[in-house]
Amino acid sequence: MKKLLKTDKIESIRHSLAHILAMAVLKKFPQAKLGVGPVIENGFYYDFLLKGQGTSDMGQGTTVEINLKDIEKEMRSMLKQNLDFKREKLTTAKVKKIFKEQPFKLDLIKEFAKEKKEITAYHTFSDKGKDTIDKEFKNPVTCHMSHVACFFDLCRGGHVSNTSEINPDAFKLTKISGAYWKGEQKNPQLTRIYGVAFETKEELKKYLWQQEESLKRDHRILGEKLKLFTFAEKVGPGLPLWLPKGTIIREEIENRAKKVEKDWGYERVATPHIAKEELYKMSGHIPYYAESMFPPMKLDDGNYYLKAMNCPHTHMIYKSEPRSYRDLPIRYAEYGTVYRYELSGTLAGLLRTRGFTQNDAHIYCREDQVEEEFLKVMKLHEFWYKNVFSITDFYMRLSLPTKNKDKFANIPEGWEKSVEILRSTMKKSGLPFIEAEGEAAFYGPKVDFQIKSVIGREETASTNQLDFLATKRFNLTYTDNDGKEKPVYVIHRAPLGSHERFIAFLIEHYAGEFPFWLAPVQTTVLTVTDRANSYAEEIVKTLKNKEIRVSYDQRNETIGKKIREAELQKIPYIIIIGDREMESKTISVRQHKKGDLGKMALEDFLKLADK
RNA sequence: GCCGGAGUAGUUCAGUGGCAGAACGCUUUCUUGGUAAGAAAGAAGUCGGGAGUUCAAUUCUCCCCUCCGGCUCCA
Repeated sequence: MKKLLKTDKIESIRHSLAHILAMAVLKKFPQAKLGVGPVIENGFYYDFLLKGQGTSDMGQGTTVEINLKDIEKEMRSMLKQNLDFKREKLTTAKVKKIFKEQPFKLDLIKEFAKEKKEITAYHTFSDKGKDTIDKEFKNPVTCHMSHVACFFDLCRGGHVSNTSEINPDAFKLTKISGAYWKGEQKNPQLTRIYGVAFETKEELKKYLWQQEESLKRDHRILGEKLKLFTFAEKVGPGLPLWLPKGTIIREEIENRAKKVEKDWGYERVATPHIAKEELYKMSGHIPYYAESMFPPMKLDDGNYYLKAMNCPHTHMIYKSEPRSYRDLPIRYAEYGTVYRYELSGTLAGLLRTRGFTQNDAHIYCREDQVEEEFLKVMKLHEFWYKNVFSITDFYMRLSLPTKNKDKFANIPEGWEKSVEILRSTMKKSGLPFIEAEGEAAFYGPKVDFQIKSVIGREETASTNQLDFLATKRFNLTYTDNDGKEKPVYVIHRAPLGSHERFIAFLIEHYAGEFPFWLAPVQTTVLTVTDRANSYAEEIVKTLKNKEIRVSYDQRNETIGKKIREAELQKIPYIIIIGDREMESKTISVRQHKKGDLGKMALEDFLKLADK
């Protein structure tokens, strides 16, 4: 799906650079045997068997670094020669001759021949070399020795027509790693050289900055440093424990959500964490979803499951009384905790857990209300991301069921109708969207909201579905104005996804520097000497009365050390109290990362913090 | 779940077939200081868990658990 967002041009650039990389490596290591060189996310790689690289390169470090830079330099000089890329269809016999000294290429050729695939190759050459092509391609390795750039590679294609289309300052070789030929351990190990490439130098710079930043911002590391959450082996993998500071963030978000949902016409409900097997049989989760649920608890009156989703419970609330067309739409919101038995290897910090709390809601409406309701849901997402969290980079992904048909409930009419409604609503919303196949939930197509942080991490923040299956399975109906019972439409929505994933995203998005309203500790009062203690305590008390989350550091440490620690904790404002403040009845304020704001009256600080 | 890597003090990490190490943090004492680390002393470990080899295992072998990277999957 990510592919859909990329232009073909950048793919061509990356692919072409892989070839140029092979050329450069061949020039440095004429004996190198070539593997394959595909395009990957953000760049490309190429595999080589580099003979003559002695056994002494055990300590990679510097040698490798220098090599990459050298190869990069070589690549740049090749790019500047304005080399042409030309596609050629070749017979098996001919390619075999060209690649007679390239065992891996011969292996591929054999494979293609077996599959009766057409063999195409790309020829890279300079004007100067045009006349010598026939002579030179007898051995693509040696043609570099003649100072005429010329290179043949088996390739399906997708190349620039000339290297002048590639910005020589917009790519970088990033790392070297080992990789087995065709990914199989029994095969020889090759050296894989990775590179990243973009259309412009600015994009490359941004990417490199994001890489560097993402290491520093990893929510697992910041989560520990800022004491937000933890895991305990005895509790179990994928089951986060929220520490007091992390809990503040959870609750601030939840309180905000309660208010927003109230404003947008939702009512809140609450449901238990378990339910009988019958409920999940009714919903259809047992056949489709059982392997992702924790195994059942066997009790006297049957099996009980930990809930993996909130919908069936909420549907029971809808069914608790007969509904009239006048009641609709009904919007039930809930922060519901669910448990899913995810594969152990997929668990990752807070991004993927086995227990998480969703910002869930279900909207029950009439057919004539569906579009408007879904549109509102989309607008609600926009409001949260843009207005509340300053996440400006997001898009919707319409997930359709094509592959794996058996994974989806088989009601074709319902699917088609839902897809149509969703598609037209997405267009009306004016928000960016793409379509992806094979990602739908079993009970209907869904609209995922993909959000991107400032460091480029993309996550599915929210999944929204139009559910036509629940209506049938649970017999969710209302009495229309003609006195007849009609099916309702159910919309599932969760703009903030789960607390776990969303907060993981926010930690990285904000680099742990939360906006004032979310900061677990909003300000801290530091004393310079203990003569200031009683005045400092007064300040702390006042701040607490104003509902500001304040900590107080009166330890016997130097002011420099206290400031350092508060800065490392990324506390938005630091208040410093010493003799001078005591005399002038003021406070000294220091803003995180900005530094000293000077002395001010406490009231002025309150105004500042209120913004 | 699969493939690969790792697990030693609260944290980050050295290290060894023969008494377990550093830095930071923590505790105590001295120091009362002005915008990112004042000084000294002290406490702190089932060397992830279990089995095996050995006179002796944190170190070697096997099994399990957890974490990390990837596959896959998703909120």
